[in-house]
Amino acid sequence: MPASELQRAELERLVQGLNPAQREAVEHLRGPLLIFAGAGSGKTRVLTTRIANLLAQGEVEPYQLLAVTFTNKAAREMRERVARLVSGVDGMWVGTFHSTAARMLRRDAERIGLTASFVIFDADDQRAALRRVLDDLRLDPKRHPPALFANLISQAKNELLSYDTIPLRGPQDELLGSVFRLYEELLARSNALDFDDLIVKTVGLLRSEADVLGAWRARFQQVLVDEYQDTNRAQYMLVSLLAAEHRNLAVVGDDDQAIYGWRGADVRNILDFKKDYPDATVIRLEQNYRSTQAILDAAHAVIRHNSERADKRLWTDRQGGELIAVAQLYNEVEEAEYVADEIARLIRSENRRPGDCAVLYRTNAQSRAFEDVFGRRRIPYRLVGGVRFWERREVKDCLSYLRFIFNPADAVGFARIVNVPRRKIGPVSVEAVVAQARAEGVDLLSLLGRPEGVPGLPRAAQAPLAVLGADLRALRLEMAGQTPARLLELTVERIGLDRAYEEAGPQREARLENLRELRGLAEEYDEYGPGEEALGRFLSEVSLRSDVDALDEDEQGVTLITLHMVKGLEFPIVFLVGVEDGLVPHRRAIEDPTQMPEERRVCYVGMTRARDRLYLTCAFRRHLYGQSQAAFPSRFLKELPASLIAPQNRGAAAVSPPRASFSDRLREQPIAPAAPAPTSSRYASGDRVSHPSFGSGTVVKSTLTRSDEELVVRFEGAGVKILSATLAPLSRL
DNA sequence: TTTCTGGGCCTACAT
DNA sequence: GGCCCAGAAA
Repeated sequence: MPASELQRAELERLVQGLNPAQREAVEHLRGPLLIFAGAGSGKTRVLTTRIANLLAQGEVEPYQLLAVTFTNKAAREMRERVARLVSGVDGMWVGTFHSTAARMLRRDAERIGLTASFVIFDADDQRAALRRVLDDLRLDPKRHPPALFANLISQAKNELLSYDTIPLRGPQDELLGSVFRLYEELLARSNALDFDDLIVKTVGLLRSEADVLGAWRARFQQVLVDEYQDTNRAQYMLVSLLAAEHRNLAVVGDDDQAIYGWRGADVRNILDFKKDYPDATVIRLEQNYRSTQAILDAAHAVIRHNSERADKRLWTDRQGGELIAVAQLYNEVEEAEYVADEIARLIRSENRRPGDCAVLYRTNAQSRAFEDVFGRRRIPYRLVGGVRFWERREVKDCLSYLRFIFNPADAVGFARIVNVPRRKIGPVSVEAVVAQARAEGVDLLSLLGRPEGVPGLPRAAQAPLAVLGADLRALRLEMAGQTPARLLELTVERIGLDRAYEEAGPQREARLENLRELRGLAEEYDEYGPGEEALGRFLSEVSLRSDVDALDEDEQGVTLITLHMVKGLEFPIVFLVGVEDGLVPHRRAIEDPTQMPEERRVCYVGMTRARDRLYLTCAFRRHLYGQSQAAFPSRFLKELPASLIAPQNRGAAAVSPPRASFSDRLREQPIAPAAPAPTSSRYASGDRVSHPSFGSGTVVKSTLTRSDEELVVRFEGAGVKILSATLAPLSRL
């Protein structure tokens, strides 16, 4: 049987195995389609089978198909799974919103006043650019933090607003307007775009150039958008523009998993789809193939309190299974110890592997305790996010050099590389060079060839600048004839980046290792051959790569990941940690209750990642911002029916003597700490104390903090503990 | 003018 | 616990 026959049979088999709702989605060929796909409802299977079916039916050619996702990982997976079912899918466009837009933009950059060699500014570059702007405006960065403007500008762009179209409601907005305008001018001079621009400029391109829009519309006969609930206004517009004519638009999403409101995503895009396309077919996938009924019931108990949601409820035929384990531990270290104990136990007695387990937390900072404890206990783990590979200094330095070689107009990039390694060139020199380049209207590279012609440039900076200029020009000449990997190598050698890290002490090895890894990644672009195009591709894909993209399924180890990045993944065993008021829900949502529904969804997303077992943990004290504070179980925990919670409350005994049932005790805990700030110490070192769980001990140290008195106590039986004098059940001996 | 160092300050989630 | 900035030293 030829390969295509085999594939056809496989496709047929897949379609047969679908439930009725799934099959209806797969067999829908034309016209608008909205699929509400609940967590674990087989969404990816439906999407890939549907694409394969469209191709197999001869409905479209692969190149006429556009599928948009939010992560490269999802895109890669979709492409691979379709390729297994039909052959010749190379021309199909499957990518993230940002990479798809970047691809369209590079093709017609000059139509909207850009060149194809534009660079993409990441969050760091963006902040650096804003700092420059604020400096030019003589604004105090203390009173006007760059991050705030970055946020406001990003929000405006997400809604397709520009500095001249943002609504003015007060003097604050006028200030924003000027910062915004100068920021845009700086980016334009630098031939750079920020993340949001990729979408905004593409929308602008399609709106202003009718022939470009017409060509894309004619090409993409079928458009498919995943995670539609996470689209913002600009992304919505991009999709609408492309699909308006043929209306073969299929969107998939779940309003209960909308957790990106803070970056401009608007759930209404999915909730109002039927208004945009009244003839749309709406399909709900409510059968869950992932979790046990107990897990689904628990997740539903949390999400059901949201009022504005499309009514639906997941069900499964997986009855039985474990109840939800809820545990309150003393602090974040013991929380990690508890998780480690449980993982060790599951490996020992249930034949689980570390790779079956995941620890989900709200903030990256929470990973630390787990890294420490797992490291000590030799439990293998893989950390997703945190100090990201792409944000490591050596990686950024190296890429910044390549970016500047690629685009010598980039003043922000120039400022970044000019003194790495140390060249005794400071901000004053940089300012002089950038100002002169702007005045003469030449790029920075040509100016470096004649530093004596730059007014105001300190004498000491002239020679090193000339050397740097010669190196960069030499490297730029190599650009046409070398692959990205080779150019990277030449750059590291010529600039001496590896030598710069030689004295870097204990981090040296890690840094050099990261450089080697970066080189390995660059090698993936060897297939495009030498030249500018391959380099451009490497640089833009590298800046659009996300942390989950690097997540290797085969790699073994407990996954440590934030609740946001875990969306779309699943694990047999899930530990959702730090389920406390202040983390889940986050402090900001407690201050601003309009954000509460999204917090519920964050929690819901976390819970529904679990296949077989779900643990929810919280701590009694938590170390945050360098100081230890009282913590309180999340209000969401109190919404779980007691019948779903396992009667086990290990670890909780360390906090207070067991009474009644665990959920009863949760209900008794106050929501907010109300302890008055102590003015004088109640204990001194040497005091003898007794604790119901730890026994008797001696106070080693007493420290007054802002809201509490923190005690270090050495217990004879339980070792050294840090306790709160106002909260711990201590008595003097 | 640049580099170094100590102290104040904040600190989600991320393409 | 890390980042940014002010002030001192080179």
